[in-house]
Amino acid sequence: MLDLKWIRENPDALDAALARRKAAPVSAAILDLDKKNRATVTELQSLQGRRNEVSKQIGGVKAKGGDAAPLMAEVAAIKDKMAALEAEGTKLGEEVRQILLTLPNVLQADVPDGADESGNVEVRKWGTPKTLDFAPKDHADLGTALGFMDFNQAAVISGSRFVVLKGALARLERAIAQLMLDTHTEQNGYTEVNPPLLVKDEALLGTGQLPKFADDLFHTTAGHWLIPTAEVSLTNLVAERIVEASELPMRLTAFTPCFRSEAGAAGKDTKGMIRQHQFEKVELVSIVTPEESAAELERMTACAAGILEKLNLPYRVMALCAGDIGFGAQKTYDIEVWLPAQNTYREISSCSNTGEFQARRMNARYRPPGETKGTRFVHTLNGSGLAVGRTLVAVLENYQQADGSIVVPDALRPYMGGLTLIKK
RNA sequence: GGACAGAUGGCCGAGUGGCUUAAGGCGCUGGUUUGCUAAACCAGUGUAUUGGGAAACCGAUACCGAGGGUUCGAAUCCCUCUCUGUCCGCCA
Repeated sequence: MLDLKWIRENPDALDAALARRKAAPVSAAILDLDKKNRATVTELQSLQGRRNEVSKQIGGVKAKGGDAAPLMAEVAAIKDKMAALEAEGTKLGEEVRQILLTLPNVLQADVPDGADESGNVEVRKWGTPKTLDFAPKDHADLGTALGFMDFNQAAVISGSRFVVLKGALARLERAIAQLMLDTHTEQNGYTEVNPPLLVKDEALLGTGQLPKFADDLFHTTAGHWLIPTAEVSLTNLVAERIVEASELPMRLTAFTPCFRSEAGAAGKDTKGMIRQHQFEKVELVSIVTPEESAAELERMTACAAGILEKLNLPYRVMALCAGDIGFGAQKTYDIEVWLPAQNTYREISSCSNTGEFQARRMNARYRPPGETKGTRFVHTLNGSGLAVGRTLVAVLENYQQADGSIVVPDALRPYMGGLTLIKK
């Protein structure tokens, strides 16, 4: 959520920021509502002041046994006016809030311009794709042929965009998650968390999925939402809290299933495990001071990329352009891993700095040391470290042999009971 | 799911209709004293909105879990809800 005061002082900057995301200007509409709201509030407050004053006088008059009727008549008249103003003020304030909740974050100045994915800029590249002396198969064909990946029976059980992993591939997925968690907790300073997967409206409002993106989420009959990413649960760990400066930076990681309706993705990535309703992900979340957030984004991206380096999987880091960047982010790096069967790089992680955007929505603050009064909003960052399902895809495709067997990457062997080759 | 008890500032905690401008304590900040530290003492210290001011600042309003209601006036009385604790039931 953006700061209303900032909008008041910088309406043109808001509209310019929206234009970068190809969104229509709204500052005039907000400022108009805000102006009416403030006039209403001012009038209401002066009436409340008068009411309080007269009520006190009534107390005094009655205590002395005098006649308070004229004073009481005045208060009655004030109350009539107040009711109308209060309703008006509530309505206007809510209208302003609803608009604010739907405004995307303001992009950082160094975010490249661009309308869509094609405008993203490569920041760096690591590793060299192996040249295979045979035609690479995609992960779905490999896994199915091995007998450890079953899309057909998954469809019987759950419909499209689900998969059943069995045997060595089920274990491989677990091994990948283990490697990620161990690396982030033992080497990168993150604290492992096992958070709720079902959350309330407020949690999703806080991270920004609601109110705009309800269609992308699953909702239960009891009123809960299934998390589309552990970012929701982890970031809300500081919701409605004032954290001590000594607790920052707070680095959290979680291995969880994620649930997405993929409502707008009909026809996209229909084959294989790339886009599923349910997938596993190791998430990274950092809660930091405003001064630290820019450097933390670089650090987090490096932590995520480090997993691919351990697995010796070629990747590139892309700075997302204005048209491709998510709703709540100020700046985002995507990490894309090399997939031989698609002969291209595909997203496997997305690391974003949201600045105070989420913190403002969830009222997450900290007390800066040395300042006796006042609190400041924390900055929040999130990133995949990494998408486990897609990492499995990358391992299968990059480590495949001509006979369809899969060499287990060195880094995963300790987690696979020493297994070195996955074959039928 | 049932019964009972709770929810007050950063934290603890008092407060049963107007002397509340939310007592007191802890913490924090500044000061005094002082070889240093500590202690003691003094002072200050919530959030949001809004008005005035160039600013330091000054004023107003709201906020005692949330939302309604009663009343001239509500932290305090009433209703609904949420959450927490204890016990019971059910349960992986």
